[in-house]
Amino acid sequence: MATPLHAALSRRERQIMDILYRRGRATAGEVMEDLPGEPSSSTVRTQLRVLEAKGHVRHEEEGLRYVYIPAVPRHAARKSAVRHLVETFFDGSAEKAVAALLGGEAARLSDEELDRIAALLHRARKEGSR
Amino acid sequence: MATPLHAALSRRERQIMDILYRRGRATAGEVMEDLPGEPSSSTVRTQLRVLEAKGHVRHEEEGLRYVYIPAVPRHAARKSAVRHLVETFFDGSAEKAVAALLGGEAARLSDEELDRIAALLHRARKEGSR
DNA sequence: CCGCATGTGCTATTTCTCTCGCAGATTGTT
DNA sequence: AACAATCTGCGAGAGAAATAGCACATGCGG
Repeated sequence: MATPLHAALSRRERQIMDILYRRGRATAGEVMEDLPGEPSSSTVRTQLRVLEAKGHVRHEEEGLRYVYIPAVPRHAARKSAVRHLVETFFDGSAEKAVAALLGGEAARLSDEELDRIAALLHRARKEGSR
Repeated sequence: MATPLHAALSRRERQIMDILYRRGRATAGEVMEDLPGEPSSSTVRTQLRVLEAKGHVRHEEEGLRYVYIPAVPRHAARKSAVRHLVETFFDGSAEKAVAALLGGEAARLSDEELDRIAALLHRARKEGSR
């Protein structure tokens, strides 16, 4: 079974992974900035090391500091997250999820965006009926 | 700030909340069935009680047993979850999220579904340009 | 060359999660 | 009425997570 990648993570670990996926890559200091509750620098660095030990992130040395990067590439984690969301809140229906997005559940879509979606839709329909 | 509702939950608690949102409502036994790792009945009931103490679920007595229900209604939790997903993995762009769904990131969409989406899109465009 | 700012690694402690066993309540059955 | 089955509530112990303090390395300006 494709267990969601999030499933094994603790509360704080998930927050950190989300930050890394949002930023793509981040130093300990940047992660610290984004974390709620003013954790100390030590705390954040320790958690990053734990996450690395568990294989969820890796780091690159950049000058003096470490830059942390998710071990699972963004697009893969995203796919897993999307599937989980659709499962949990949309009864497994991608259509319902799209409807929610078009209905402004996340943010209002501009006319230009709607146009581009229409184009995508057109293409998806052609591909589907091949 | 609108902190995601998930943020405060521990690993197991999140799993349970997901089950409740998937099923809408569930008894301790049903939650137990869906949880990985064969937890004992006691364990699950204790966690449900903790979740209730924290205000995340409530219960209704139904005959002898309790039926647990998320305190935050599904549509509200969903909205929060969608926003968080779009933030984290789609750079805040609902358009990108729709594109991923159309591209089959969750499940392949049928022609009928695509048709209905096209209709929704049409309507969204009219509404937007008023 | 020396102190200062900025980083990391390690370790300890507290707090919270996770787990289950046992006791008591309710319902249905013989 | 006594029994079995099924549920809840409570308390407690092992384990993991979260946090922070201290020591050491590195680069930089006087």
